[in-house]
Amino acid sequence: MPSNLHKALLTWYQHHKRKLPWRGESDAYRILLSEMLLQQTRVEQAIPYYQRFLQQFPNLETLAQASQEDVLKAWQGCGYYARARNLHKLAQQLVFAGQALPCSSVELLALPGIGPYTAAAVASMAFGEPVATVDGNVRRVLSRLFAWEKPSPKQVQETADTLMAQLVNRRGDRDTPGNWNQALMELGATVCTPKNPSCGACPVAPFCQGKNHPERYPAAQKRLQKSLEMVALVLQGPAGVHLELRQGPVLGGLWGVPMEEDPGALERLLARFGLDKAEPVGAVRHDFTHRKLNIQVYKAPYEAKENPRQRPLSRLDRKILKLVETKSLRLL
DNA sequence: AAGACGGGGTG
DNA sequence: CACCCAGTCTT
Repeated sequence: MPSNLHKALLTWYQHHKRKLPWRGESDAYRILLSEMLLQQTRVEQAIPYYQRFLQQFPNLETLAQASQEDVLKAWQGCGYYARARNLHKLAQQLVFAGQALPCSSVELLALPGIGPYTAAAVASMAFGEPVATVDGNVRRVLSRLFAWEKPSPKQVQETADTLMAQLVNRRGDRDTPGNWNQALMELGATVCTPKNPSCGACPVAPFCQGKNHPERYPAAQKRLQKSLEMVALVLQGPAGVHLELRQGPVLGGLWGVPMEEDPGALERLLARFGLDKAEPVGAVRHDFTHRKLNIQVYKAPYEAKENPRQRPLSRLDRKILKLVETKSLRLL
């Protein structure tokens, strides 16, 4: 691979990079936060969370002092809540031990919620370590550059490592590991997109073996969605609604209305609260990546006192409460 | 190697 | 609707 690839991409990046809140940031905590937010999440979705989160938890210490519930409240609606739980846990681990964020990718990798991508991102952008970030963008850009239909993770990682190693031989101000990683990802996010890539505007098209059939590289992933029938029970009284803390991996740490999976869902819910009937309100559909939920919503009067605004809730639970709210208003 | 894990954008 | 997103952790 000619080293002009590096020059072409870095020059393009210098002139075309988007202005993002964490761009040019050198504080490792802020970079880590941005990278955690960006895991499987689009830039536009992450930005408001980044701003609000930093306002509330400006550094590792303030985050460590906070309750998990407050941290999840700041994360609510952003999805993949294990990210927030892990970030909080990581802050507590380090602060309790009197340590700052480690500066090597190997040490970062050992922390909860930090995998190969995030470790490389923080190490390269905050500390200048020459380690390659491999994310969905890099995988796609390299797949097209080398016309790989089914790239193996190993193949992608090794190639990204090689390109980073070649960068280290360059001497310009722009030729930093952080810039290189971000340039590759920025190209994937804005030019070498999954659908309708802008090959005509691509700075590395001269080096690209896949530009005539960009949509073939890499081949699309298959994923199946299971349909699930569920029942949710909204218990409400004058003082509020009944919410419970969700345990386990699904929406863990967030609060929500009682919900069960069919068959027998309604019966179990009624039994749990000693009720003999509830009023059907309507249905809510909600998709996860691997689930299609169809939720029948019921309501019943109950001595309940939670205020949903004061608890971290998922979009799913907000949707359910919203439905009950609008139906109730129509009765007035 | 496969699933699980949220929510939203795009074609 | 299908696929993807600056991934990570658990089977």
